[in-house]
Amino acid sequence: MPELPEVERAVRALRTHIEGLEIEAVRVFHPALRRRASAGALKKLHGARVAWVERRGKHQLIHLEDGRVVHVHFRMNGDWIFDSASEPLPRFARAALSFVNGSRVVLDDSRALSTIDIHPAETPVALNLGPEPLDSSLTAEALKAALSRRRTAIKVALLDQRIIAGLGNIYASESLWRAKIDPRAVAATLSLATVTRLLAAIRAVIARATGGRYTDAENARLDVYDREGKRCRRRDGTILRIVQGGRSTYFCPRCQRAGRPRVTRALPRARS
DNA sequence: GGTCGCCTGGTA
DNA sequence: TACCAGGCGACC
Repeated sequence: MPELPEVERAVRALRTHIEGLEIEAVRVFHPALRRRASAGALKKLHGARVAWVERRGKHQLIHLEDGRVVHVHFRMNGDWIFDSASEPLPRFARAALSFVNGSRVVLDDSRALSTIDIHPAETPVALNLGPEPLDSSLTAEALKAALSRRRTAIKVALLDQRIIAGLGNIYASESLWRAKIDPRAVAATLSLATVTRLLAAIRAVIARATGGRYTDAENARLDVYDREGKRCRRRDGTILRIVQGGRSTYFCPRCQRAGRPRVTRALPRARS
């Protein structure tokens, strides 16, 4: 269930459940995962102890005391289920980490797109991520500079983890709605004032959702995502759905006007 | 820059 | 039966 807030929630749960525990075994059940993590590398995890768990963007890094890192990405549908080794595996179990105290963490992922990689010690995990949205080093000026090199639509740029780490398809739409920016606006053309508003909106959206899931109505009421054809919550407009970069974008054309691309009127076709 | 494939399920 | 899905890397 992964965007930054959902991954943060998953990481917090991991910390409370497995930090300090000794690994009994790590098993992978899905062929796509077997292709990434060799049987040998998995076997060698036996006896290792979990030192700490880190989130970077939507990535989860389980640091072991010996320096190795179990690197997990949920992609679209992944989530953790915490149970014990004596229970039957959940229906969509793709991998499981079991510990010597009998507890177990199951990677539950109906679509099986999640990834697990084992990194050897001494080799830093290179993720090529931009700043976290809540990082104080991320100023509007810095964000504008990062966007200034992109001729792509702002919505697509927001999904580029090298610009901001952690935003996904839902909260990108939500942030643009909140900042009243047209998702089709060319990233490089946004003014500093507009980018300032955008950054504040991103932070508000992330902060509102953190600790919960978008499906938790309490934590993350969505203003535009998946509301095609419904009335805009802000004013008298109808939410549209368009496709950008192969993904759905939802927006209100009446109130999201900042950066709207100018429509150049086509010249009348000359008769020949 | 845009499109496709990875996988498999839920839903209209 | 079709389409859609919170991600991302490979490809043109």
